[in-house]
Amino acid sequence: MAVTETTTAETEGDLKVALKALASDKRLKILDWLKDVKTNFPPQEHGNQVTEGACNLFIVEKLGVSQPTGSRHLKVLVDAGLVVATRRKGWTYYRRNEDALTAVAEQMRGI
Amino acid sequence: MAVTETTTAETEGDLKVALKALASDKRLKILDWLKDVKTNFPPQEHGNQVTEGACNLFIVEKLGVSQPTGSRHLKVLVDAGLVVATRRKGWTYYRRNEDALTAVAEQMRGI
DNA sequence: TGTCGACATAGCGTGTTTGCTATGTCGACA
DNA sequence: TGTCGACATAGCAAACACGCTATGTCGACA
Repeated sequence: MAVTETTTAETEGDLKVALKALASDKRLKILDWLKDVKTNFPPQEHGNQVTEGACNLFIVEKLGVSQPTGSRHLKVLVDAGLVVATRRKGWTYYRRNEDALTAVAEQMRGI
Repeated sequence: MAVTETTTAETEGDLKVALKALASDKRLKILDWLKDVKTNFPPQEHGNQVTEGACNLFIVEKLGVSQPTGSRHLKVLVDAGLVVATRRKGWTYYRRNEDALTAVAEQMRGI
């Protein structure tokens, strides 16, 4: 099948890393869009929008940047553990890591 | 008397600005130290540690950086509205802006 | 095997951050 | 008025972030 899921940081990761990943307009937008993939992105014939997330190309297009730039923003989020990448067939899907995001929000209460 | 309080951003400020200010080991440390000025810093004969906060020099020394570098880190926090600076006599005191910090934490819950 | 579509990586120019030293400002006090 | 202590600002170099174009990789399909 060749399905690969990528998550670098743990749920209770380094707060600084998460904050650096979040301190960007475009990455905040991506996270917001991923809250509701179905309404924020065109339909995908290939991957399940709900379980797997949004296709890389759609995110890049909506961001209004070049494909490599968009991919790098997504990589920052993945490396921080805030987003999960699912690679299948030719496409890569991205979805929110809700556990990590709520963990960060929880840590922020003790800031 | 010549007492000046400085707060640039509002309580419900730009989340990105707050996150950028927070995405730094040293600034996170400062905020943590300011939670308990009395135990984290030497006694001050001049300013009230509880109501006014910690003296600039003590923070700089504890940070282990030069005085201008420390001052700039503090300025970033002040500009983001997360810390309040009180200038009196020759000294400048810094204390946490709890309202702003809890506001940021609250916003993070909707991230 | 060859090509094509979807990303990922490399490399580069530019702007921002972070450290420093040097210097300016400003109130207190001799 | 002059000096000193406590910051703030200016200016500079190194490191990092972010945009792009060019190119590599890799699975699907002819």
